[in-house]
This record gives sequence, C-alpha cells and structure tokens, in this order.
Amino acid sequence: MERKKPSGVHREIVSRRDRPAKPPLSREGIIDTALDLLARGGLAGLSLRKVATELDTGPASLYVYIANLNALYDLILDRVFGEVEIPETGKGAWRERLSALLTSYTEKLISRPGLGRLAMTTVASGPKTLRLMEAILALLLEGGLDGPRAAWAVDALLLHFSAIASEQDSWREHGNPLGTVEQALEKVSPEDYPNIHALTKELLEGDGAARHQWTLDVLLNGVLNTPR
Amino acid sequence: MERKKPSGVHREIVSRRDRPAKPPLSREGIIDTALDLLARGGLAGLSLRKVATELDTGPASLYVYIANLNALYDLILDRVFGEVEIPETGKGAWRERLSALLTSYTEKLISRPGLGRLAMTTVASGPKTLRLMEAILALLLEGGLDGPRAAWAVDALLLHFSAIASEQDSWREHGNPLGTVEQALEKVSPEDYPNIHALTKELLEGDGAARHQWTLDVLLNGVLNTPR
DNA sequence: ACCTGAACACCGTTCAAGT
DNA sequence: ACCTGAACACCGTTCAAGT
Repeated sequence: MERKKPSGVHREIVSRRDRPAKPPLSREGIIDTALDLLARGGLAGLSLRKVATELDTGPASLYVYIANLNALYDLILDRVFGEVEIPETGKGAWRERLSALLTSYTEKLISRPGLGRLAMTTVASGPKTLRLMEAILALLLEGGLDGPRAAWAVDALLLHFSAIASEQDSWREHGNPLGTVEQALEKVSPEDYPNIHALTKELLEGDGAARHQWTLDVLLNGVLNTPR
Repeated sequence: MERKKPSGVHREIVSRRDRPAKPPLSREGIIDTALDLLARGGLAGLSLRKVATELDTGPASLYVYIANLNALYDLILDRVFGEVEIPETGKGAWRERLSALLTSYTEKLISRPGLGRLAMTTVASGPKTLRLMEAILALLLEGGLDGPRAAWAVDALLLHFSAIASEQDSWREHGNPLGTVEQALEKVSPEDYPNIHALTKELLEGDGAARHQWTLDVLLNGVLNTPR
C-alpha cells in the first residue's frame, strides 16, 4: 500500500524500527484533518473516507473515535464555535459587544467553505455552542430584555447569521458570484415583475460590511421593540 | 404495489393489468415523483436513482429532462413556491398581507420533510421564486419602505423563514423532538452557564404560532425601524 | 429524440479478523 | 483497546448502443 504523507498537526513522526511510525489516531487529529479537507475542497471535499486516507488508514478506523459522519460534523462545528471571539464583559456598550460577537460568529462560519451549510444542517449542542448561547443571553439580559424574550432572541440571532453564512456558502460552492440568479433577475420582464426590474441593482448588491451592519441593526432593533 | 421491474429480463411486451399504464417520462412527472419520495422519506429518501426506479426506468433516462440533481432541487423548490398563497392586493393592511404570505411560505416549506433544507441549500431563481420576491417587494413598498431598503428586506425575510423551516427539518430528520439538545441544556452546570440554566424552559419552548408571530414582528419591526 | 444497461468513481457503515 | 481489509448497500453521472 502506498503511503501518504500525514498532514495533521497532531501527528509527530517517531522513527520506529525500519519504517515510519504511524502515530495513533485521535479525535482531535480527525477534526484537524476534516477542517483541512474543508478548507481545501469545501463540503464536497470532505468525507470519512478522505479523512481516513489523509490519516493513512482505512475508513473503519475512524469509528473508534467518532460515532458517524454527523458526529464529526458536530465536532467540527464545536471546534469552530470555540474560535468565536467573545468580548470581555463590561468593556463598552452591550450592543457593541453583541454586534462584535455576532460578527465574529459570522466570520468564523465563512472562514472555510462548507461551515455555513454545516451550521444550518446539524443540530449542535457541544460545550462551545453552549458558551456562545450563554454569552449572547448575558448580553441581551444586560441590554434590558426579560428572560423569555432573550431566550427566543438568542435563537433568532444565531439562526439568522448561520443562514447568512449558509447562503454565501451555497453561492460559493455553486460557483455563483454573478451567476444564474443575476441572469434571472436581469432578464426579468418589466411588465410581470416591475418591482424586481426597478430594484435589480439593489437586490444584487453584495454582502458588504454595510449590509452586515444593517442586518445586525434590523435584528437588534426588532428584538428590542417586540415584546412577547 | 409491487411493481419492481425484473432487471435483465426483457420487459417491453409484458402487459401490466395490475397497475395503470406507465405515463411517458416528463419533467413534471419527475418533479411529482421527487415530491412524493420527499413526502415519504425526506431528503434521505430522495435520489435520482429512486426517482428512476419509481418511474420504472434507469437513472440515465432522467438526464433527458434534468441536467443534474441540483437542477431537480431547483425544480422541486419552484414547484413548492408556486403553492405559496399570495394575498390579493388591496385586501386588508399591507402588514397583515405580508405576514400571511410569509406564514404560507413557511407552511409550504414545512409541509414535506426535506424542503426546508433544500430552500437553504439551493439557490433558486425560477419563475415562482421571482413571483414571491415581486409580491414581497410590492408589499414592503406599500408599507412605505424605500426601494433599496425593501430590496435588502425581502432577502432577510425569505432567508429567515427558510432558515426556520430548515432548522425544523433538521430536528425532524435527526429524530430530535426532545433529543440531544434538550439533554445538553438540561444537564448544563448552573455555575458555568447560569443564564442557560435559568432559561432552559424558555429556550426549549416549541415553535408554536406565538413564536412564529413574534419572529414575524421582530423582523418587520426591525426592517421598519432601521434605515440604510 | 428518447431510452437503456452497464460502467465509473465515489459514498457511509459494518464486520470478522488481526495486533 | 485499537486497527484493518473487505464487503455491503448505496450514490450521481457518463457513455455507447439501442429504438
């Protein structure tokens, strides 16, 4: 069998007898490799078999460390959620800190292709997910929301920015920076769709920082102005 | 019901008194079958090969009518979007009509398992998608928004309710009405996650009509109160 | 123009057997 | 306890050949 060069950070080559040693597999190493595959080829580039090949083993070996593909998805997400920067309590206005947190959340999900869709697809409940929810809840309560409203709001906020990351993800993998949607909108008949026709440019406006900030404000203003 | 085609045996002259005559393949028929498979088995129950089997043919035959699996997803979505009820113009307040439209949109996406995730995953741009966007744009303009704001708002609204459908979809297929998330939240340590611990009940509250209405109000209030 | 079987290059997961 | 090859039951897509 041909030997692939191991790429995981957690793999230290220890010479043993006459052939290169194979470091033991580990859950963290599997997650590393999975994230690496994701960065290189998106969701389409990630499979258990590819992770196994990358780690120079067979697909069955991974099942010692992860229950199944979905469990790997969970672990990947929790790892990424752990990278989200949570502003220190008491430094600056709660609203700015919450905005910063959600901006970091969105950035992390966009940092590697596939993550956005994972975030929408898999129901995460790892420790880093809880850390995120706890921090957002605290900020909303600090902002004056009552508990029940804050509980619904944290869901709405995480869901919306996950959805944004997922949408950008789909565009990216579908090769759609200026693709089918653009064509469809531009070819639209002014009689049947007068409003779309008049607002084509605005509809196609890229997701820049201004739009992200607007979305943030829409959700926060909405949550602040809407009692249960 | 047992209409498996014996593969390898000649089949054309066999009379089939036990079932209706096989309709010729067509794009619409393929969509019908795909929606049927979706209704029965969710996204996991839908594949081109299963559609082909259901239509009593081989997988290659479908490629005369659809370019690939993603194209089928597009067609499925556009079919479903066509079912969304768009309130008549001028009947009642614009906000009520917009709420009704978005509620219908959400209901249709939840009507069959898999649709919610499809809506988040595939970039739709068919005629029924345009019809939806046009109607929402018109309602937002009627509500007094300027064009650029309405353009961003229609995206945010469709995205958010697609995300809600997708989330419920994931719960359903993951068999998670009261599953891992619940357990994770209930087992949370009061010291590390005081807010989650205090609000466990509120966080787990089902997505009833009250919550849907609240979400609707959050987004509409937010959009109305947030200029670009 | 439409349909087809067969093949290609993949999947996730399980299992019996090894260390 | 960990690892493995092989097998099982699937995928989407392509192709040469049929009608």
